[in-house]
Amino acid sequence: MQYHHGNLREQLIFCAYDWISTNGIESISLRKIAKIAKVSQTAPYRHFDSKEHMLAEVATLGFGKFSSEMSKNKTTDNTADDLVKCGVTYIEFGLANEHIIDLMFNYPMKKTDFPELLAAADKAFGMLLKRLQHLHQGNADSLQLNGISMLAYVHGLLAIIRINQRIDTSAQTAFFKASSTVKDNLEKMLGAFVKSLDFS
Amino acid sequence: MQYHHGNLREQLIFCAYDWISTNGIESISLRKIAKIAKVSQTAPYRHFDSKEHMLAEVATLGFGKFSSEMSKNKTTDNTADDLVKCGVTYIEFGLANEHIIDLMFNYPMKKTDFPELLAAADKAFGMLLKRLQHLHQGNADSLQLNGISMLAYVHGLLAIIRINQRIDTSAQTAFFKASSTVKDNLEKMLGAFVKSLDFS
DNA sequence: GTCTAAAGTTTACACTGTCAACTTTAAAAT
DNA sequence: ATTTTAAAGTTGACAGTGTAAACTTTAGAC
Repeated sequence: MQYHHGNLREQLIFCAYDWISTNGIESISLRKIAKIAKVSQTAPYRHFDSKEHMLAEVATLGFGKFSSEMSKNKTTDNTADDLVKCGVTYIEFGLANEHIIDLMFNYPMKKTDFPELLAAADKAFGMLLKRLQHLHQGNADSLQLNGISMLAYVHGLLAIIRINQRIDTSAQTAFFKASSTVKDNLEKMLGAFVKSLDFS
Repeated sequence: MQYHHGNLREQLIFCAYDWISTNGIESISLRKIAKIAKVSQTAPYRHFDSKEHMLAEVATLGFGKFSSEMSKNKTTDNTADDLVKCGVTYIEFGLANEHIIDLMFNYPMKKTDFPELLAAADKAFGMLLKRLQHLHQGNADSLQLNGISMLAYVHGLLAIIRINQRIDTSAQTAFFKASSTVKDNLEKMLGAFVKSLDFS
Protein backbone atom coordinates (compact mmCIF):
# COMPACT_ATOMS: atom_id res chain seq x y z
CA MET A 1 0.00 0.00 0.00
CA GLN A 2 3.02 2.25 0.35
CA TYR A 3 4.08 4.22 -2.65
CA HIS A 4 7.79 4.65 -3.30
CA HIS A 5 9.12 1.27 -2.61
CA GLY A 6 12.78 2.26 -2.68
CA ASN A 7 14.56 -0.21 -4.91
CA LEU A 8 11.74 -1.94 -6.70
CA ARG A 9 13.74 -2.20 -9.88
CA GLU A 10 16.38 -4.43 -8.36
CA GLN A 11 13.88 -6.43 -6.41
CA LEU A 12 11.91 -7.19 -9.54
CA ILE A 13 15.05 -8.42 -11.26
CA PHE A 14 15.85 -10.69 -8.33
CA CYS A 15 12.29 -11.99 -8.14
CA ALA A 16 12.31 -12.73 -11.85
CA TYR A 17 15.68 -14.42 -11.56
CA ASP A 18 14.43 -16.65 -8.80
CA TRP A 19 11.22 -17.45 -10.59
CA ILE A 20 13.00 -18.40 -13.78
CA SER A 21 15.58 -20.43 -11.88
CA THR A 22 12.95 -22.63 -10.36
CA ASN A 23 10.08 -22.48 -12.84
CA GLY A 24 11.59 -21.73 -16.24
CA ILE A 25 11.05 -18.90 -18.67
CA GLU A 26 7.81 -20.21 -20.12
CA SER A 27 5.74 -19.65 -17.06
CA ILE A 28 6.96 -16.21 -16.12
CA SER A 29 4.69 -13.20 -16.36
CA LEU A 30 5.18 -9.60 -15.38
CA ARG A 31 2.02 -9.77 -13.33
CA LYS A 32 3.21 -12.72 -11.26
CA ILE A 33 6.55 -11.05 -10.57
CA ALA A 34 4.75 -7.86 -9.62
CA LYS A 35 2.48 -9.77 -7.28
CA ILE A 36 5.44 -11.51 -5.63
CA ALA A 37 7.05 -8.11 -5.10
CA LYS A 38 3.72 -6.97 -3.60
CA VAL A 39 3.17 -4.27 -6.09
CA SER A 40 0.51 -3.56 -8.68
CA GLN A 41 0.62 -5.28 -12.04
CA THR A 42 1.78 -2.22 -13.96
CA ALA A 43 4.36 -1.02 -11.49
CA PRO A 44 7.17 -2.73 -13.42
CA TYR A 45 6.53 -0.36 -16.30
CA ARG A 46 7.95 2.49 -14.22
CA HIS A 47 11.29 0.67 -14.43
CA PHE A 48 11.28 -1.33 -17.65
CA ASP A 49 10.01 -0.45 -21.10
CA SER A 50 8.67 -3.95 -21.59
CA LYS A 51 8.83 -7.51 -20.36
CA GLU A 52 11.72 -8.13 -22.71
CA HIS A 53 13.67 -5.26 -21.19
CA MET A 54 13.24 -6.77 -17.77
CA LEU A 55 14.32 -10.20 -18.99
CA ALA A 56 17.41 -8.60 -20.52
CA GLU A 57 18.36 -7.40 -17.06
CA VAL A 58 17.82 -10.86 -15.65
CA ALA A 59 20.01 -12.32 -18.38
CA THR A 60 22.67 -9.73 -17.62
CA LEU A 61 22.59 -10.82 -14.00
CA GLY A 62 22.97 -14.40 -15.21
CA PHE A 63 26.07 -13.52 -17.19
CA GLY A 64 27.41 -11.78 -14.11
CA LYS A 65 27.07 -14.87 -11.95
CA PHE A 66 28.51 -16.91 -14.76
CA SER A 67 31.56 -14.68 -15.02
CA SER A 68 32.12 -14.75 -11.30
CA GLU A 69 31.94 -18.54 -11.34
CA MET A 70 34.41 -18.54 -14.21
CA SER A 71 36.83 -16.23 -12.42
CA LYS A 72 37.19 -18.74 -9.58
CA ASN A 73 39.38 -20.75 -11.94
CA LYS A 74 42.81 -19.41 -11.14
CA THR A 75 45.41 -19.50 -13.85
CA THR A 76 48.21 -21.97 -13.22
CA ASP A 77 51.34 -22.86 -15.13
CA ASN A 78 49.43 -25.57 -17.00
CA THR A 79 47.58 -23.40 -19.49
CA ALA A 80 45.90 -26.24 -21.37
CA ASP A 81 44.53 -27.53 -18.12
CA ASP A 82 43.26 -24.07 -17.24
CA LEU A 83 41.31 -23.97 -20.44
CA VAL A 84 39.79 -27.37 -19.80
CA LYS A 85 38.73 -26.26 -16.35
CA CYS A 86 36.99 -23.25 -17.80
CA GLY A 87 35.10 -25.48 -20.17
CA VAL A 88 34.02 -27.75 -17.36
CA THR A 89 32.91 -24.73 -15.35
CA TYR A 90 30.86 -23.54 -18.31
CA ILE A 91 29.06 -26.86 -18.62
CA GLU A 92 28.58 -27.30 -14.90
CA PHE A 93 27.13 -23.84 -14.58
CA GLY A 94 24.78 -24.65 -17.42
CA LEU A 95 23.65 -27.89 -15.84
CA ALA A 96 23.13 -26.26 -12.46
CA ASN A 97 21.27 -23.27 -13.89
CA GLU A 98 19.37 -24.68 -16.80
CA HIS A 99 16.59 -22.14 -16.98
CA ILE A 100 18.88 -19.17 -16.65
CA ILE A 101 21.12 -20.54 -19.38
CA ASP A 102 18.03 -20.89 -21.54
CA LEU A 103 17.33 -17.24 -21.04
CA MET A 104 20.94 -16.28 -21.64
CA PHE A 105 21.43 -18.23 -24.85
CA ASN A 106 18.16 -19.41 -26.29
CA TYR A 107 15.75 -16.62 -25.59
CA PRO A 108 15.40 -14.66 -28.81
CA MET A 109 16.60 -11.26 -27.67
CA LYS A 110 18.32 -8.93 -30.07
CA LYS A 111 21.35 -8.38 -27.90
CA THR A 112 22.30 -5.22 -29.75
CA ASP A 113 19.20 -3.62 -28.29
CA PHE A 114 20.58 -4.24 -24.81
CA PRO A 115 24.14 -2.94 -24.57
CA GLU A 116 24.56 -3.99 -20.94
CA LEU A 117 23.60 -7.55 -21.79
CA LEU A 118 25.98 -7.55 -24.70
CA ALA A 119 28.81 -6.29 -22.53
CA ALA A 120 28.13 -8.91 -19.87
CA ALA A 121 28.15 -11.68 -22.48
CA ASP A 122 31.35 -10.36 -24.00
CA LYS A 123 33.02 -10.31 -20.62
CA ALA A 124 32.18 -13.98 -20.06
CA PHE A 125 33.44 -14.93 -23.50
CA GLY A 126 36.57 -12.91 -22.83
CA MET A 127 37.48 -15.11 -19.90
CA LEU A 128 37.70 -18.12 -22.18
CA LEU A 129 39.67 -16.11 -24.73
CA LYS A 130 42.16 -15.00 -22.11
CA ARG A 131 42.96 -18.61 -21.25
CA LEU A 132 43.32 -19.41 -24.90
CA GLN A 133 45.70 -16.54 -25.35
CA HIS A 134 48.09 -18.10 -22.85
CA LEU A 135 48.35 -21.13 -25.10
CA HIS A 136 48.75 -19.04 -28.15
CA GLN A 137 51.71 -17.71 -30.06
CA GLY A 138 50.37 -17.37 -33.62
CA ASN A 139 48.43 -14.65 -35.35
CA ALA A 140 45.25 -12.99 -34.17
CA ASP A 141 43.00 -14.72 -36.69
CA SER A 142 43.85 -18.18 -35.49
CA LEU A 143 43.20 -17.09 -31.93
CA GLN A 144 39.75 -15.87 -32.88
CA LEU A 145 39.05 -19.06 -34.77
CA ASN A 146 40.21 -21.26 -31.92
CA GLY A 147 38.13 -19.22 -29.53
CA ILE A 148 35.04 -19.77 -31.60
CA SER A 149 35.90 -23.41 -31.95
CA MET A 150 36.37 -23.98 -28.25
CA LEU A 151 33.28 -22.05 -27.35
CA ALA A 152 31.27 -24.01 -29.89
CA TYR A 153 32.45 -27.33 -28.55
CA VAL A 154 31.73 -26.47 -24.96
CA HIS A 155 28.40 -24.88 -25.77
CA GLY A 156 27.46 -27.88 -27.90
CA LEU A 157 28.41 -30.40 -25.26
CA LEU A 158 26.20 -28.63 -22.78
CA ALA A 159 23.31 -28.60 -25.25
CA ILE A 160 23.68 -32.27 -26.16
CA ILE A 161 23.94 -33.36 -22.55
CA ARG A 162 20.77 -31.45 -21.77
CA ILE A 163 18.91 -32.81 -24.77
CA ASN A 164 19.92 -36.31 -23.77
CA GLN A 165 18.80 -35.73 -20.22
CA ARG A 166 15.40 -34.70 -21.43
CA ILE A 167 15.01 -37.66 -23.70
CA ASP A 168 15.77 -40.87 -22.01
CA THR A 169 16.34 -42.95 -18.92
CA SER A 170 16.44 -46.48 -20.29
CA ALA A 171 18.62 -46.37 -23.38
CA GLN A 172 20.99 -43.88 -21.82
CA THR A 173 24.59 -44.32 -22.76
CA ALA A 174 27.35 -44.90 -20.28
CA PHE A 175 28.30 -41.28 -20.71
CA PHE A 176 25.20 -39.96 -19.03
CA LYS A 177 24.61 -42.51 -16.34
CA ALA A 178 26.52 -41.17 -13.37
CA SER A 179 27.31 -37.55 -12.88
CA SER A 180 30.83 -38.41 -11.80
CA THR A 181 31.31 -40.15 -15.13
CA VAL A 182 30.05 -37.09 -16.93
CA LYS A 183 32.72 -34.91 -15.41
CA ASP A 184 35.46 -37.45 -16.05
CA ASN A 185 34.41 -37.84 -19.64
CA LEU A 186 34.13 -34.12 -20.10
CA GLU A 187 37.65 -33.54 -18.90
CA LYS A 188 38.94 -36.23 -21.21
CA MET A 189 37.04 -34.89 -24.21
CA LEU A 190 37.93 -31.27 -23.60
CA GLY A 191 41.52 -32.19 -22.98
CA ALA A 192 41.74 -33.98 -26.32
CA PHE A 193 40.02 -31.11 -28.01
CA VAL A 194 42.37 -28.47 -26.65
CA LYS A 195 45.31 -30.62 -27.67
CA SER A 196 43.98 -30.76 -31.21
CA LEU A 197 43.82 -27.01 -31.65
CA ASP A 198 46.24 -25.54 -34.16
CA PHE A 199 48.01 -22.39 -33.00
CA SER A 200 50.23 -21.82 -36.00
CA MET B 1 -18.57 -22.58 -43.44
CA GLN B 2 -18.35 -26.21 -44.47
CA TYR B 3 -17.99 -28.76 -41.76
CA HIS B 4 -15.70 -31.73 -42.37
CA HIS B 5 -12.76 -30.13 -43.96
CA GLY B 6 -11.10 -33.36 -45.02
CA ASN B 7 -7.49 -33.16 -43.91
CA LEU B 8 -7.47 -30.23 -41.55
CA ARG B 9 -4.91 -31.87 -39.33
CA GLU B 10 -2.23 -31.89 -41.99
CA GLN B 11 -3.11 -28.49 -43.25
CA LEU B 12 -2.77 -27.02 -39.78
CA ILE B 13 0.67 -28.55 -39.44
CA PHE B 14 1.75 -27.07 -42.78
CA CYS B 15 0.29 -23.68 -41.93
CA ALA B 16 2.09 -23.69 -38.61
CA TYR B 17 5.33 -24.77 -40.28
CA ASP B 18 5.10 -21.92 -42.76
CA TRP B 19 4.21 -19.41 -40.12
CA ILE B 20 7.11 -20.40 -37.91
CA SER B 21 9.50 -20.47 -40.87
CA THR B 22 8.81 -16.88 -41.70
CA ASN B 23 7.72 -15.35 -38.39
CA GLY B 24 9.36 -17.40 -35.65
CA ILE B 25 7.91 -19.36 -32.77
CA GLU B 26 7.24 -16.40 -30.55
CA SER B 27 4.44 -14.96 -32.57
CA ILE B 28 2.55 -18.14 -33.33
CA SER B 29 -0.88 -18.74 -31.88
CA LEU B 30 -3.38 -21.49 -32.42
CA ARG B 31 -6.01 -18.91 -33.25
CA LYS B 32 -3.95 -17.35 -36.02
CA ILE B 33 -3.20 -20.72 -37.56
CA ALA B 34 -6.86 -21.64 -37.35
CA LYS B 35 -7.81 -18.39 -39.03
CA ILE B 36 -5.32 -18.95 -41.85
CA ALA B 37 -6.81 -22.40 -42.36
CA LYS B 38 -10.24 -20.71 -42.43
CA VAL B 39 -11.58 -22.61 -39.52
CA SER B 40 -12.85 -21.65 -36.08
CA GLN B 41 -10.42 -20.98 -33.27
CA THR B 42 -11.11 -24.22 -31.43
CA ALA B 43 -11.15 -26.51 -34.44
CA PRO B 44 -7.49 -27.48 -33.89
CA TYR B 45 -8.54 -29.13 -30.64
CA ARG B 46 -10.30 -31.86 -32.61
CA HIS B 47 -6.86 -32.88 -33.85
CA PHE B 48 -4.39 -31.89 -31.16
CA ASP B 49 -4.59 -32.12 -27.40
CA SER B 50 -2.86 -28.77 -27.00
CA LYS B 51 -0.76 -26.18 -28.74
CA GLU B 52 2.33 -28.06 -27.64
CA HIS B 53 1.08 -31.23 -29.29
CA MET B 54 0.65 -29.39 -32.56
CA LEU B 55 4.11 -27.86 -32.30
CA ALA B 56 5.52 -31.33 -31.70
CA GLU B 57 4.10 -32.37 -35.06
CA VAL B 58 5.65 -29.34 -36.70
CA ALA B 59 8.99 -30.19 -35.12
CA THR B 60 8.64 -33.76 -36.35
CA LEU B 61 8.10 -32.42 -39.85
CA GLY B 62 11.21 -30.32 -39.38
CA PHE B 63 13.28 -33.36 -38.47
CA GLY B 64 11.88 -35.09 -41.54
CA LYS B 65 13.06 -32.34 -43.87
CA PHE B 66 16.35 -32.29 -42.04
CA SER B 67 16.85 -36.02 -42.51
CA SER B 68 15.99 -35.84 -46.17
CA GLU B 69 18.50 -33.04 -46.63
CA MET B 70 21.06 -35.15 -44.81
CA SER B 71 20.40 -38.20 -46.96
CA LYS B 72 21.39 -36.28 -50.07
CA ASN B 73 24.98 -36.69 -48.92
CA LYS B 74 25.98 -39.90 -50.64
CA THR B 75 28.64 -42.02 -49.01
CA THR B 76 31.91 -42.10 -50.90
CA ASP B 77 35.17 -43.90 -50.28
CA ASN B 78 36.44 -40.93 -48.30
CA THR B 79 34.64 -41.57 -45.05
CA ALA B 80 36.16 -38.67 -43.16
CA ASP B 81 35.05 -36.32 -45.88
CA ASP B 82 31.55 -37.77 -45.78
CA LEU B 83 31.35 -36.97 -42.12
CA VAL B 84 32.49 -33.41 -42.68
CA LYS B 85 29.87 -32.95 -45.38
CA CYS B 86 27.17 -34.10 -43.00
CA GLY B 87 28.33 -31.57 -40.48
CA VAL B 88 28.24 -28.81 -43.05
CA THR B 89 24.76 -29.89 -44.12
CA TYR B 90 23.63 -29.74 -40.50
CA ILE B 91 24.88 -26.21 -40.08
CA GLU B 92 23.62 -25.01 -43.44
CA PHE B 93 20.18 -26.42 -42.74
CA GLY B 94 20.21 -24.64 -39.43
CA LEU B 95 21.19 -21.33 -40.98
CA ALA B 96 18.58 -21.63 -43.71
CA ASN B 97 15.81 -22.68 -41.31
CA GLU B 98 16.55 -20.77 -38.17
CA HIS B 99 13.10 -20.67 -36.69
CA ILE B 100 12.39 -24.31 -37.36
CA ILE B 101 15.71 -25.26 -35.78
CA ASP B 102 14.70 -23.20 -32.77
CA LEU B 103 11.56 -25.23 -32.46
CA MET B 104 13.43 -28.50 -32.98
CA PHE B 105 16.17 -27.90 -30.44
CA ASN B 106 15.40 -25.00 -28.18
CA TYR B 107 11.70 -25.21 -27.61
CA PRO B 108 11.24 -26.82 -24.22
CA MET B 109 9.30 -29.92 -25.18
CA LYS B 110 9.63 -33.10 -23.20
CA LYS B 111 10.43 -35.26 -26.19
CA THR B 112 9.50 -38.42 -24.32
CA ASP B 113 5.91 -37.22 -24.36
CA PHE B 114 6.01 -37.23 -28.16
CA PRO B 115 7.30 -40.58 -29.42
CA GLU B 116 7.05 -39.60 -33.08
CA LEU B 117 9.17 -36.56 -32.49
CA LEU B 118 11.70 -38.60 -30.58
CA ALA B 119 11.88 -41.14 -33.39
CA ALA B 120 12.34 -38.44 -36.01
CA ALA B 121 15.15 -36.85 -34.00
CA ASP B 122 16.81 -40.22 -33.49
CA LYS B 123 16.69 -40.91 -37.19
CA ALA B 124 18.49 -37.66 -37.96
CA PHE B 125 21.13 -38.34 -35.31
CA GLY B 126 21.47 -41.85 -36.72
CA MET B 127 22.59 -40.50 -40.07
CA LEU B 128 25.59 -38.86 -38.45
CA LEU B 129 26.31 -41.99 -36.45
CA LYS B 130 26.25 -44.14 -39.58
CA ARG B 131 28.98 -42.02 -41.16
CA LEU B 132 31.00 -42.22 -38.00
CA GLN B 133 30.67 -45.97 -37.99
CA HIS B 134 32.44 -46.14 -41.32
CA LEU B 135 35.47 -44.48 -39.77
CA HIS B 136 35.33 -46.67 -36.76
CA GLN B 137 36.94 -49.93 -35.80
CA GLY B 138 37.06 -49.75 -32.00
CA ASN B 139 34.54 -50.60 -29.34
CA ALA B 140 30.94 -49.43 -29.12
CA ASP B 141 31.56 -47.03 -26.24
CA SER B 142 34.09 -44.99 -28.15
CA LEU B 143 31.71 -44.80 -31.10
CA GLN B 144 28.99 -43.40 -28.86
CA LEU B 145 31.39 -40.95 -27.32
CA ASN B 146 32.68 -39.78 -30.65
CA GLY B 147 29.13 -39.43 -31.91
CA ILE B 148 28.23 -37.21 -29.01
CA SER B 149 31.42 -35.28 -29.49
CA MET B 150 30.87 -34.66 -33.18
CA LEU B 151 27.24 -33.78 -32.70
CA ALA B 152 28.16 -31.36 -29.93
CA TYR B 153 30.77 -29.63 -32.05
CA VAL B 154 28.48 -29.23 -35.03
CA HIS B 155 25.54 -28.17 -32.92
CA GLY B 156 27.72 -25.72 -31.05
CA LEU B 157 29.18 -24.19 -34.18
CA LEU B 158 25.69 -23.55 -35.48
CA ALA B 159 24.66 -21.96 -32.21
CA ILE B 160 27.74 -19.73 -32.01
CA ILE B 161 27.43 -18.61 -35.61
CA ARG B 162 23.83 -17.67 -34.99
CA ILE B 163 24.58 -15.85 -31.77
CA ASN B 164 27.31 -13.91 -33.53
CA GLN B 165 24.98 -13.04 -36.37
CA ARG B 166 22.49 -11.62 -33.97
CA ILE B 167 25.03 -9.52 -32.16
CA ASP B 168 27.08 -7.46 -34.48
CA THR B 169 27.82 -6.04 -37.88
CA SER B 170 30.77 -3.75 -37.17
CA ALA B 171 33.14 -5.69 -34.99
CA GLN B 172 32.47 -8.95 -36.79
CA THR B 173 35.42 -11.25 -37.13
CA ALA B 174 36.81 -12.39 -40.46
CA PHE B 175 35.08 -15.70 -39.87
CA PHE B 176 31.63 -14.27 -40.22
CA LYS B 177 32.14 -11.67 -42.89
CA ALA B 178 31.48 -13.52 -46.14
CA SER B 179 29.29 -16.58 -46.37
CA SER B 180 31.81 -18.27 -48.65
CA THR B 181 34.40 -17.82 -45.92
CA VAL B 182 32.05 -19.37 -43.41
CA LYS B 183 31.73 -22.54 -45.43
CA ASP B 184 35.46 -22.73 -46.10
CA ASN B 185 36.25 -22.24 -42.46
CA LEU B 186 33.64 -24.76 -41.44
CA GLU B 187 35.10 -27.44 -43.65
CA LYS B 188 38.55 -26.76 -42.32
CA MET B 189 37.41 -26.81 -38.70
CA LEU B 190 35.29 -29.91 -39.06
CA GLY B 191 38.04 -31.65 -40.99
CA ALA B 192 40.53 -31.00 -38.23
CA PHE B 193 38.02 -32.09 -35.65
CA VAL B 194 37.24 -35.38 -37.33
CA LYS B 195 40.94 -36.06 -37.70
CA SER B 196 41.41 -35.53 -33.97
CA LEU B 197 38.86 -38.16 -32.96
CA ASP B 198 40.23 -41.20 -31.24
CA PHE B 199 38.81 -44.49 -32.45
CA SER B 200 40.84 -46.86 -30.35
C1' DG C 1 -33.82 -43.88 -43.36
C1' DT C 2 -32.16 -43.61 -38.77
C1' DC C 3 -28.19 -43.42 -35.56
C1' DT C 4 -23.84 -42.32 -34.20
C1' DA C 5 -19.51 -40.50 -33.76
C1' DA C 6 -16.23 -37.45 -35.93
C1' DA C 7 -15.37 -32.89 -36.92
C1' DG C 8 -16.89 -28.71 -36.97
C1' DT C 9 -19.15 -24.32 -34.26
C1' DT C 10 -20.14 -20.61 -30.59
C1' DT C 11 -19.64 -19.01 -26.09
C1' DA C 12 -17.12 -18.30 -22.01
C1' DC C 13 -13.22 -17.92 -18.71
C1' DA C 14 -8.89 -16.87 -16.76
C1' DC C 15 -4.64 -15.02 -17.91
C1' DT C 16 -1.36 -12.19 -20.52
C1' DG C 17 1.29 -7.59 -22.05
C1' DT C 18 0.59 -2.98 -22.16
C1' DC C 19 -1.79 1.67 -22.53
C1' DA C 20 -4.12 5.75 -20.40
C1' DA C 21 -5.47 8.30 -16.70
C1' DC C 22 -5.28 9.04 -11.88
C1' DT C 23 -2.84 9.46 -7.05
C1' DT C 24 0.68 9.75 -3.77
C1' DT C 25 4.92 11.54 -2.07
C1' DA C 26 9.83 12.96 -1.63
C1' DA C 27 12.54 16.54 -2.72
C1' DA C 28 13.59 20.95 -5.35
C1' DA C 29 12.23 25.78 -5.93
C1' DT C 30 10.22 29.62 -4.19
C1' DA D 1 7.35 27.14 5.21
C1' DT D 2 4.90 26.57 1.23
C1' DT D 3 4.35 25.46 -3.41
C1' DT D 4 5.63 22.84 -7.46
C1' DT D 5 7.01 19.05 -9.90
C1' DA D 6 8.38 14.77 -11.44
C1' DA D 7 9.15 10.05 -10.04
C1' DA D 8 6.90 6.07 -8.67
C1' DG D 9 3.07 4.16 -7.45
C1' DT D 10 -2.30 3.03 -8.46
C1' DT D 11 -6.79 1.37 -10.96
C1' DG D 12 -9.23 0.25 -15.04
C1' DA D 13 -9.44 -1.05 -19.70
C1' DC D 14 -8.37 -3.50 -24.12
C1' DA D 15 -7.05 -6.90 -27.35
C1' DG D 16 -4.96 -11.27 -27.69
C1' DT D 17 -3.99 -15.93 -25.76
C1' DG D 18 -4.91 -21.20 -24.51
C1' DT D 19 -8.48 -24.05 -23.67
C1' DA D 20 -12.91 -26.08 -21.57
C1' DA D 21 -18.01 -26.90 -22.29
C1' DA D 22 -21.92 -27.28 -24.79
C1' DC D 23 -24.00 -27.18 -29.19
C1' DT D 24 -24.44 -28.37 -34.50
C1' DT D 25 -23.55 -30.42 -38.78
C1' DT D 26 -22.70 -34.33 -41.62
C1' DA D 27 -20.60 -38.68 -43.66
C1' DG D 28 -20.99 -43.28 -43.30
C1' DA D 29 -22.67 -47.80 -40.60
C1' DC D 30 -26.62 -50.25 -39.45
